[in-house]
Amino acid sequence: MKATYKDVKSDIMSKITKGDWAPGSLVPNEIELAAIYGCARATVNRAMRELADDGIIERRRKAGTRVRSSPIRQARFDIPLVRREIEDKGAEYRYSLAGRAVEPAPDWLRARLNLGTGSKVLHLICMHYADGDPYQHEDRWINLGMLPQAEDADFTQTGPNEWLVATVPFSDAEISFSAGLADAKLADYLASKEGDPVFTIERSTWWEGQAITYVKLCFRPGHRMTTRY
Amino acid sequence: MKATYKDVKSDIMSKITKGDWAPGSLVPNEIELAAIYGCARATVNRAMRELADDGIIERRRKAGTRVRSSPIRQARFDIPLVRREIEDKGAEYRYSLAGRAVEPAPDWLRARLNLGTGSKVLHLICMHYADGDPYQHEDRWINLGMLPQAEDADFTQTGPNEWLVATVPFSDAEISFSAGLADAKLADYLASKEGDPVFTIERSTWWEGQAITYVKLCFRPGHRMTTRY
DNA sequence: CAGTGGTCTAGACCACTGA
DNA sequence: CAGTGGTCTAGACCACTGT
Repeated sequence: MKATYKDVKSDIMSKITKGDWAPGSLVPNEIELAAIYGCARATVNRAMRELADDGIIERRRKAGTRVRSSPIRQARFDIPLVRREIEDKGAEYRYSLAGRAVEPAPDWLRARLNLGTGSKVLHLICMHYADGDPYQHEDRWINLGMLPQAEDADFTQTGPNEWLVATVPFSDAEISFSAGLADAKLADYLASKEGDPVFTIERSTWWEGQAITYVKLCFRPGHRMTTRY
Repeated sequence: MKATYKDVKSDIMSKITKGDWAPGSLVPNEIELAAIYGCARATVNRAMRELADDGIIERRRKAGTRVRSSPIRQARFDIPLVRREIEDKGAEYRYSLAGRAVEPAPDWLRARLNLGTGSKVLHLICMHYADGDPYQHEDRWINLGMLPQAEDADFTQTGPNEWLVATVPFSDAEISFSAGLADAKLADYLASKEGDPVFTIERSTWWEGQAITYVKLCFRPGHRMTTRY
C-alpha cells in the first residue's frame, strides 16, 4: 500500500501522459493526494516538487497545481572537460598550445564581458586532439584583472580549462551554441576545408559580477552534441 | 539561528568555491552538519541532495559525501515549441506546410528509429516564420505504425509539433545539436545562400520503446541557442 | 556488520496569493 | 482572509556498501 514518492511521481506522470489529467487542468491538492495514495503529505510534496522541476506541472500557492498546457521539455547537457570527453570515447588525448599573448581587451570582448577600458587579457590559442586528429580548437581569453596569476601559469602542458577549474570557481556562466564556417586559419587547425561548417560553443563565466574568462570552442566538422532525456 | 535548506546549501557551496573544502575531500556527514547548522537532518539532506543533483558533490552510502574533483557542470536548455519561442521574442509567428507525403521509411530512418522493414511514415516539410522572415525549417517524419491517425490530421494550419504534443506523450527522447551547410533547397527555404552554416537540431522520440517521430530542425543563419547557469 | 545516506511520518507553522 | 504549497522537525526504519 504505502506509496513511495517515486510511486506517486510515476503514477501522476502516467495519469498525465495517458490523458486522464488533461493539460491545463487542476490537480487535487496535496492533502487529497496524500489520502488517495495513503502516504504523508511530505511524500506527495516531494513527488510534485520534482514534477514541477521537470516542467510537467505548475504550482502556485492558493491557486493549486495544474498540468502544464505545453510541457516545457528540458534537456540537460553535461559540459565536461575536453580531455575527459575524448578519453571517455576511448581515444587518446593530446593537447598543444598554439598561441599566447597579453593584450588589451578588444572592444567586442569588453562589451561581452562588461570590462573596463584599460583591461588586459591573456589570449591563448589551443588545440585538442583525439587519437592524433584535430578535435577542438580553443580560443581563450582570460581577464588578467581578476586573475593576474594566469600570466605566470604554464599552459604548454595542460590546457587553460583544466587550470581554471582547479584555480577559480565561478558563480555565473552563459553558454551558447551556434553554427559557424571555418575560415582558412581555422580550417588549417582542424585539418578541414575552408567553408566547412563548424559547431561552436561560446562560454563566458563570472565570479561575483566580475568577468573571469571567455572562450570560443570550435569542433571538427561532423561533431554532434547529444543527450537523452 | 535555525538554518533553512537554502542557507545550508549556499553556505556549503561557498565553502567549496572558496576552497575551504578541497575537491575530492570528505564532507562531514549529515548528522554532524545538522548539529553545526542547528537544524534537522532532513534539512541538511535536502541541501545535500540538491548539491548532488547539481553535480557539485558526490554521495555514496557508507562512504560518505565528497566534493567532486572536477565538477560536472551541466546546462539546461528549454526545448520550447517554435511558436512560443518566436512569440516570446515579441515577433509574429507564421507557419506553412511546404510538403506532405506518405512513404515507406527510408533505410537511414529505419536504422535511426529502429523500425521494421514494412514501416510507413508520414513525411512533412514545414516552415516557421518570425515577423515574416524564415526562422526554422522543419523536416518531420512520423511513424504511421504508431500513429495512424496522423494521416488524417490537417497540418496546413498548425504544425505537426503542436499536434504531437497535444496528441501523444513520449517516454524517451534523444536530441542532438550540430552544424550543417545549407544546400540549394534549404537555402531557398531559409532565404539564405547555399553554403551558409545552419544550426541543426535533431530529435527522435519514443513511447514505450516504439518510435513516434524523428525531426530535423534547421535554423536561419546566425541562430544561437543560449542559456545561463 | 556497522556507518552513511535515502526515505517516510505526523504534525506544525509560515508565506504567498487569489477571491 | 482563507486555501494552498513551502518548509521544518524529531524520530524512525530501511538500503546499500565499505571494511
